[in-house]
Amino acid sequence: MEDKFYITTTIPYANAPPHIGFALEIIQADILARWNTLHKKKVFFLTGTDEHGTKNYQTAKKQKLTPQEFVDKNSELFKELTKALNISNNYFIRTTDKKRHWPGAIEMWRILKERGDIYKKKYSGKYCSGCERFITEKELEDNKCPEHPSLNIQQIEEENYFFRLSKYSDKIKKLIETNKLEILPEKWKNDFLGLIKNGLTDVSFSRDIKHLPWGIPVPEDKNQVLYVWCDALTNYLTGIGFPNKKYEKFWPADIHLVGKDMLRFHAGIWPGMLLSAGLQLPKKIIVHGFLTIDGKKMSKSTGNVISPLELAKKYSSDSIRYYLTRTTPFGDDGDFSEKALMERHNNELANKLGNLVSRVSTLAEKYGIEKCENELALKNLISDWKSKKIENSRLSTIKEHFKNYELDRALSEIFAFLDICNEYIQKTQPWKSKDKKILYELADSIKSASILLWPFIPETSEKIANVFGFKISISELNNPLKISKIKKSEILFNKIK
RNA sequence: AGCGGGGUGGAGCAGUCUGGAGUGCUCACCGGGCCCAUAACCCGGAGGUCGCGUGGUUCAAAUCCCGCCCCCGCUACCA
Repeated sequence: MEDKFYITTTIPYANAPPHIGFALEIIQADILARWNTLHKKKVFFLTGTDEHGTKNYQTAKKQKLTPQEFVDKNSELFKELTKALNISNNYFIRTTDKKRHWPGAIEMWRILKERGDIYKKKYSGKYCSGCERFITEKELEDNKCPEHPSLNIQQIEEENYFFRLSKYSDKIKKLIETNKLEILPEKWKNDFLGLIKNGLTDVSFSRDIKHLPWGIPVPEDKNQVLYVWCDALTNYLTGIGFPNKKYEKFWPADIHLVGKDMLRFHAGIWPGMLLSAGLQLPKKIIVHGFLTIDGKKMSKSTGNVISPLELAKKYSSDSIRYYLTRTTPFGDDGDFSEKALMERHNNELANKLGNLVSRVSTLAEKYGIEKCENELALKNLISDWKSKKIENSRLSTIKEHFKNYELDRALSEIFAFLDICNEYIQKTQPWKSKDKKILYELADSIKSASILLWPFIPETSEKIANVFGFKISISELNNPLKISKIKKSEILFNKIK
């Protein structure tokens, strides 16, 4: 039984403030991290920002800032987001951090060079003279740079270093096929295997300093800087201390959580680098989808980009966490709409959970609770009443969903139990009977639900734990709630609108 | 073009892999109950030929196979 759990998110490019898609990623990672914390594992959760590259350099120039000032400013916004969303990351890595990141990135280069996997070659790319930088296929619109549509894109060449990724093509393919490197959901594994069926090609690994003046210098070549792969991907190691030996405490990563567009780099280039360097591969790559906004693709040009920082001013972190998780099926795209967020906040968090806690805590304050066997939870959560088996229970289903990373399903299963609690209080009418045992069953059931909900909505769970007096840990599920003086809970979720 | 995803009561979604009465969720609508609670909660009801073929397999298809139509995404350098 492994007792450590290392999870990472991708590190977003610090060229712009965070958008809602990244919020989805850190929330999902946080839920998995907290689920493991709940199980008493030694968790390390890493996120951060990718801060080099021409785009940052150019944008800084436009804003009359030094590149460092510019990325400092944006990186701070990502840090703010982790706080606004109550993210439990253990460290926040920045690729411009010369103490924490640079030595490891340079060391990675050095090792790959030593293996003979880095060589010089002519690189040819699409270049916009307006931006003074290479631009990617993806950025092009009608074969023009969107920012300088009047200019023609040039094909220009420079000499730089390449990484011999092709050498590891077969090995990587085999590792993925045999699930030594697991890609989930499986459709993304198949997607990637289809993509590389003709093999992986070598990748450009550095840039001439003329075209990329903002980056980590290549060891022993002043005219070149590391290109994004060796720089950014290495964060997963430097974030836990590499090249200092202490990184071995958490490496290999248990999970790299990535957006679907990032899969190819994490399943191709990154494993190639690790194989070359003789380091262990991550165990799993979990792929999440994108968010559409009101059913439409999010893009700057249509102006429907949602800022999670703005959203967090209006809604609690738990509402946002709950909504995004509930609305996004594992590995698929989800849709964001503020109307739906508000509805779920009102109907599910306020009416179902909040109101239940409110009425039970009020009654418990008035009439008290008396310890008894909690048949409500026993029947509907802990074990399957009919077969008397734990395997068929709702709790085992929830655990199964977690194991499969189906967070949306785990969440709806927990809420199905809360529905049963609401039915129960309605049917037994403890406000009439003043039955302390019924109230105990309800309070103890709320305890169980709250513990299971902690990874999703930690702030609320902790509030509930205070009201009923229990500890948040998975082992507490089996311990009956201790009797304490219960006071009416504050309103957990105020209705919106 | 290729690859991938989708078309389920008025809206938005699960369910399809592992076939079994159209089951479920969040709303909208109609009727009732409750009065502890955040005008919350509970019960009941109306509403769908599960894109099309009136296709195939099967005792049985939303689910598997075939054909067709429509929507959307991706096609390698950063969610």
